[in-house]
Amino acid sequence: MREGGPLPNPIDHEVTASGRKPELRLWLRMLTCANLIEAEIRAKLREHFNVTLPQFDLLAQLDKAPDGLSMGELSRRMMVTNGNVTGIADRLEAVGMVRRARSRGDRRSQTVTLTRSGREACRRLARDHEGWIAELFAGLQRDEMATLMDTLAQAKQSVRAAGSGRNAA
Amino acid sequence: MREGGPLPNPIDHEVTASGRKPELRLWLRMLTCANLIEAEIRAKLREHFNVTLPQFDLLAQLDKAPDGLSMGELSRRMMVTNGNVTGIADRLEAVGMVRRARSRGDRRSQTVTLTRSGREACRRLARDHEGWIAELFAGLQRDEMATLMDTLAQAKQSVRAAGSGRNAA
DNA sequence: GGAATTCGTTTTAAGCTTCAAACAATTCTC
DNA sequence: GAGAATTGTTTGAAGCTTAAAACGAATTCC
Repeated sequence: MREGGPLPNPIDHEVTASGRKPELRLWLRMLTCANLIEAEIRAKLREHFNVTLPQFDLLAQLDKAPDGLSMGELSRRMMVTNGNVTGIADRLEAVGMVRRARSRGDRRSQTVTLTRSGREACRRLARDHEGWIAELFAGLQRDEMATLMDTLAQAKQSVRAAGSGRNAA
Repeated sequence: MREGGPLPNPIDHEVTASGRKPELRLWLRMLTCANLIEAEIRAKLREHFNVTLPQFDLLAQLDKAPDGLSMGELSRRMMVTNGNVTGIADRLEAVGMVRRARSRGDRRSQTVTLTRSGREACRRLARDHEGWIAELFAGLQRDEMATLMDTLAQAKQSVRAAGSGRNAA
């Protein structure tokens, strides 16, 4: 499993972006911030559970759906392509965390469900994950978090309005 | 070139995250926002220039360094592993946008430089890229952008303080 | 000056990601 | 009800990403 892990001695993109449009600097700052968090979480997931972030995402989706989900539904909820889900599910099935079965009613469709061990792992995973995130944001004041929440919502709205409709949903 | 492109009919992670710690919801919102922008930019880069985001990143780094950069220096500036840069540079070299040459003074080191066509492409790329970002954030007020800039800085600082030192730089 | 170490880069194995093509089952149309 | 269109999933090709191992050149240490 080579995916996620320590990054080498980084230099912020954004420090090299002076004298540019403020929008660009904002984007680089947001990207750096998100990447920093993501790298941290990936590393911890790997270290503590030997699971990748996409795999965790799939497990978490299933944990919220007691009756399992079809491949297509997983793909939509995870916001990735069908083919992508096929691979992630393959690997989770190989280690016995999920099960695939032909759906009754529509024989094209596969229904994916958590195995017992998959569900247990997922619960521990989710608990620790939530804790890690809380630690990472521990330096933020309550009101700073609220402000960030609001402005990010504005930003998201702006992006969706300007975007190509790909993600207008 | 299969990398980046339209995502299928997404459902926000965060809408499914109610009743959770605010930190988690904040993280999911930031992630969704960043992914939305990234997908948009990737798609446009592919569509208009047939270039991937990592490739653009490498080109942009070189454009800021008139005398070229070593592979290791590129790796640090792009915040990715050495092996990763090898592959990206290979592909850019294959299409004639960059050149690699053994460094004088240290025969272990390769110095990567933009070709003329690479530099021209990069300039157009950077111009359009900046415009796309500006469009995506067009729905934000000036003060909202400033607020976001500040709170993201706080967040970044918090993450770095809490993080594993991997990215303490 | 030769051995050990460090440094810069590439290679390898495994995984993620996309798009497009292939396939199979279902639904629609006449 | 047979052919056409649609839908659910997998497969294939290309690219990105990491960690770890392999290499070769440079430096350090007797």
